[in-house]
Amino acid sequence: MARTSGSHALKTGPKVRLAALKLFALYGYAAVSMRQIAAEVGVQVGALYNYTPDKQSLLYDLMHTHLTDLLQTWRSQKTDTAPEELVLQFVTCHLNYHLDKSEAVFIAYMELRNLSELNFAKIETLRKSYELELESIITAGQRACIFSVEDPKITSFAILGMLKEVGTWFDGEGRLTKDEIIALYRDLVLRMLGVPASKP
Amino acid sequence: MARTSGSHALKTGPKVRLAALKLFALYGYAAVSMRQIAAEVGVQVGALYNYTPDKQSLLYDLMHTHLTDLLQTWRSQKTDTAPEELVLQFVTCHLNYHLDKSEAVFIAYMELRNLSELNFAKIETLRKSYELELESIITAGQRACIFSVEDPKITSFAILGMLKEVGTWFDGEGRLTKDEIIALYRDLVLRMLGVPASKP
DNA sequence: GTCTATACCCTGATAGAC
DNA sequence: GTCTATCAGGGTATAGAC
Repeated sequence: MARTSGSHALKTGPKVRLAALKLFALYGYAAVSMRQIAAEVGVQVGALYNYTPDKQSLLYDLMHTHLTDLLQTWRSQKTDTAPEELVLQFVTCHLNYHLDKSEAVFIAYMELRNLSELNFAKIETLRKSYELELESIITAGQRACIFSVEDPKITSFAILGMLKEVGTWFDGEGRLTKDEIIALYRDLVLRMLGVPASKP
Repeated sequence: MARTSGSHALKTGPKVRLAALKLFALYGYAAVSMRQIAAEVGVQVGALYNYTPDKQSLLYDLMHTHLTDLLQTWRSQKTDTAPEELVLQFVTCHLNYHLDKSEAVFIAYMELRNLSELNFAKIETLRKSYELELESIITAGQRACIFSVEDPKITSFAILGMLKEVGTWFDGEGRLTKDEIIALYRDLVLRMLGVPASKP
């Protein structure tokens, strides 16, 4: 009988990250102790320090992994197409990622102020380059007269803020499926960009 | 010489709340100690407990005060007018409040999970009645065929999420003034609601 | 109302046995 | 790699003097 089923197949290293991910998302970085993480993993406190030099690095690792994963996911999915289609690709990719990996996403939004100064700077760089992905689509569409927005930067912030909110209430058990929600938001984004509604 | 200038005129009670407001907003509830709050106020730790039974009540007081103040502000400002105008009143009132009282607003969004179960339930009730204010405007406008939205509830969440985001980057020193930002968001909200742009 | 002193528990992190 | 034991410090909250 192979012993590869469930989380028991995981070695301690990944289990530490998973436990921290779960607990930080639930209670917040500052409210979670290394002892709690150890208990969740099923080891004693001292053993954690074989896998992370300290608690701060654990937080940084989670946020860094999330952001590079998000960026890489988008950059590998986007195609060379017109801004109108590209922005819809972005919304779909962004929401799929956010709804599937809600814990990592939540931590990345909530725990920025608990990063050390140095770690914060690195994370901010990644975050801004993701923001820029959307903003440059909007600017390109604006130049091509496909979009009609008053302020591309504010519109980009507004769209990202709107999309971020979804993670705070979606739990997969509500009135709407993930795909229905994505369809609604795709429509809202086109409206914000001043794209006339297409009649079927 | 009257000794009523600056914050020195404040009695200790309000100073405790102000210190907690500032520190919770900066570092987060869980990361702030009662000793830090006492130092900010300029008293010793024990003195704080003349003004709050415990740290949890301090957090609850701040959030409760904020939400009742927000609700009361809106309900006293709104007029009996058409949905199209009413929703613009809501956006203006909401953004003015959020940009003026950014610390209390930030705490109310960030520290929900640090409330006790009982306190959380009370705060959630207040928060939902505020959300309902916007949702009912949208529903009314939809029935009157002034708005054209696919899903009033999602649209309401999307608008509140978009507006919430402003507080995370606005600091009064950027490229745009508060009134310019409000104007941009009023326009975005009308677009999301399917109101045709009015030509001047 | 504020102070000092203190009770009691938990914190992150380390050392050394196994 | 994990355990147990331990360190130094800080956490909330209280008691009693002034």
